[in-house]
Amino acid sequence: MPRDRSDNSVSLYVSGFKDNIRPSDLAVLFEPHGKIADVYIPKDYYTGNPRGFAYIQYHDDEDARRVFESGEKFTLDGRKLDLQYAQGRRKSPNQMRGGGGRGGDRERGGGRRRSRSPDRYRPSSRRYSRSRSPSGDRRARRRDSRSPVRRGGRSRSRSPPRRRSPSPRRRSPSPRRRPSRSRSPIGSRGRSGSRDVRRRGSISRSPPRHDGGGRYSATPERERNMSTGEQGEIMEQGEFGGQ
DNA sequence: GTTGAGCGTT
Repeated sequence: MPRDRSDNSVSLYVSGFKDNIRPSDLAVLFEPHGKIADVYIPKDYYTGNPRGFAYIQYHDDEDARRVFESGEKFTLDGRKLDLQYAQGRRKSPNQMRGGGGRGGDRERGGGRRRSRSPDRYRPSSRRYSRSRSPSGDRRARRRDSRSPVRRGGRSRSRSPPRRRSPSPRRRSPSPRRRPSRSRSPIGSRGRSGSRDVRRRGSISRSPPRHDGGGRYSATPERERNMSTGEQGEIMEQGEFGGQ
């Protein structure tokens, strides 16, 4: 949401690192220089392969400028990182779909924007507050109160290729009552969707793993675990059943 | 607090 044209959001474009690098590594490198607001490593939406560059977003633009003007060369994994200013602003998925980016030629056609990112990294509040309904009138809410976009059911065409785990874990013998997520759009479409929806020629590539993209959130308490050599996963896949 | 599919290498 471009609130202002004077977007001073000075992001640092970093490239030159290996593909197996992590945003946390970059964050560690740039953190001492200033407060890191966010570190993002774009990956292919469909293939999920890292594209080889990253964006360092400082909390203050001055920090970014200082780092850049300082001319310091950062080295990660024995490779020089090419520091640079971010040229354009963030590219929204819509932009790419419309052919705004280089990935625009991927697919074309009307796409619907998702309200929420399914793979968005949740810092800590992983559980959703269910007490939203004042006095248990959650059942009183009819589905007709839903957004009218539900018509057609073709909107999932633009949905990211999310794939379930290759090995479906068997159902637990003692199914603990899990917090039913009201009605998730996923479950709804899986049941109500046509069966021949799976067109095998279209999606052949490996779906992205939705590990949160390549985003690093400043959580100093968690990164201390990565010092033991074992690659500390800052983000834990805290899906309910993993599914 | 914003999105995450933001410039890729001779």
